[in-house]
Amino acid sequence: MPWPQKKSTAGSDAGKAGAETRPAVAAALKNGSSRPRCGTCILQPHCLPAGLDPDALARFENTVQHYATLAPGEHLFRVGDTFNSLYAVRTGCLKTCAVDPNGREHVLNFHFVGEIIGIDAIFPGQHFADAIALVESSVCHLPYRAISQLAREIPQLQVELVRALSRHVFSMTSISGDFTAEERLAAFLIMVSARHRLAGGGSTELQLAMSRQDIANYLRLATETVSRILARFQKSGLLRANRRRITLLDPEGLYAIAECMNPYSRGGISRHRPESKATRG
Amino acid sequence: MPWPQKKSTAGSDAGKAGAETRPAVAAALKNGSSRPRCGTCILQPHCLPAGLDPDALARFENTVQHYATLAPGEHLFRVGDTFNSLYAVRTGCLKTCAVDPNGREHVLNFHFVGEIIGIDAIFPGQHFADAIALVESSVCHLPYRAISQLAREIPQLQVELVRALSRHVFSMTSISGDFTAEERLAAFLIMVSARHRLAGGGSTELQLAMSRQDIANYLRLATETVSRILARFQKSGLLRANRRRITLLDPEGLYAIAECMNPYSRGGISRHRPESKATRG
DNA sequence: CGTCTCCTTGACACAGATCAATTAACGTGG
DNA sequence: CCACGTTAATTGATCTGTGTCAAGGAGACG
Repeated sequence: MPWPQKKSTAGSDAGKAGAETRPAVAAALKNGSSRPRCGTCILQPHCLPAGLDPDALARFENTVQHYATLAPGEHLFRVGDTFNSLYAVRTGCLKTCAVDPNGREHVLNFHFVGEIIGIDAIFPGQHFADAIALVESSVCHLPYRAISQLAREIPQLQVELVRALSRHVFSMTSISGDFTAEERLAAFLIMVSARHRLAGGGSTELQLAMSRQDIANYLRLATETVSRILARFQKSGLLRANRRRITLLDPEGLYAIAECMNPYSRGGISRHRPESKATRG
Repeated sequence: MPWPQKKSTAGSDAGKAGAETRPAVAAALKNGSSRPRCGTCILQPHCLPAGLDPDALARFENTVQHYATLAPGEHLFRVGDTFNSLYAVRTGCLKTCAVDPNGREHVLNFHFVGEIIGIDAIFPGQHFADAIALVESSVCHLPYRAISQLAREIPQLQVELVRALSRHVFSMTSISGDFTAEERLAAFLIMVSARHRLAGGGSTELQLAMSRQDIANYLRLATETVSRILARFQKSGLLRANRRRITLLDPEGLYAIAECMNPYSRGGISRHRPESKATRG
């Protein structure tokens, strides 16, 4: 935690906004047509309850209280909201983003089907980002206290929770390096493709949920740069891009450009290796 | 996890290196003069066993098997090493870094006194970065299986483990945004200052453990840029820099420059707030 | 059929990278 | 203790990848 805590204005801000718009639990419950069934969910192997035995799964399902449906542009939570819940994306796609004091928006992450939202708010106990649906989306609601309590009783759930957190850290290290715009965009497309496949979709025909501006913001580029590089990729036969419909013509070519961002391919470089103090357990 | 897993060459590489250099547990044990006592460690409130009751603390201490001392430049672990342990920095400072296939080095993180190393390797079960001591350092060795098992029995430890992970995610979001070189460097100095204070040192007289090149690599800048911006800060009276000795003359001024990277200050901007589906409770 | 928003394309500017040279610390061995 | 070589840090000159500004174009939608 690099920053000394400071009373932020977000709380009062959120309160103000809440007065006009914040729906009660009952309202959100209305959105869920019925209690979600993790056991029948195709995402279960990729979600938090992955690997739970039937009994544990049943207890987990009872903890997942409901799910909410969000229209494009609708908020799931806001900066300043108290952290109470993790969310799992059932359908659609969301972004988390924050606006800095200079007014610049930073897209922190995109959350695709099967992914957990809110992990970064556990420690501060408060959300420091807005979560916004990019397209019509639905999310499962995982009350953190209950999940945390349940995890004490179900070791496997504990393992999955820690794994989810660690995976999050792991995936963030990929994007945070010093890479060119081409490398970043290629890696982004590969990532979207992989997540499409995971959610049961095709991996070459991509229907992006996010605008060029969101992509640019996420990759720390200008929207114009994203456009230009997509055009460049198209000219060199790597893909076909029409607005948000992207067809990957040469995934291998993109992969080659993005290779340097792949954590799994690192360390293949031979270099001086003096001595390591690590011990195997 | 944005990348499809691929058999990496790191494993065999590490094996090769291991043949010449990898020390056994016994060797590392020799380094620890005695079993560390968390109860008497000044870092305890900031470390993993924070908030444990005396009984739990005693059990935790028994799990911390030993600690190792590392000379400057020495590796704690390497890319390709199997993940077995978390490490807590007792003294000194380490960096984790990875070299991409193009040969560019990326410093992923600096690890100061009281911080946990290896969190990002839990999920993949393998290290995708090298951990290297920047100065003479010592680390406590926290075997993960044992810690994880213990956490099932001590709920508070579980909470601390998840908090440590979440905190890690949280701190990474700060650095990953789109900021100028001045903002990044100012934020970096503030961060180092805060960590110095936490470790019981002064917060304006900084003795950096890392080279300009490491800083530049971490902040995704060129070393020359780091030098130039330090010179600029010095000219405007913000600090005095002599090699690795930095004196902060106007911490508030630096803070103002870095403000935009402070997650706690985000969300103070008024903007259109349509509707939020989050529920409290 | 207009209006709006998103996307694309071009011209130019600038932050920061790169290349190059100098200076200052820090061993290390005589 | 001092010369020497080595590495780290600074400073200057120039280059370049992206950002910024500006102007169209193409769908989407009422």
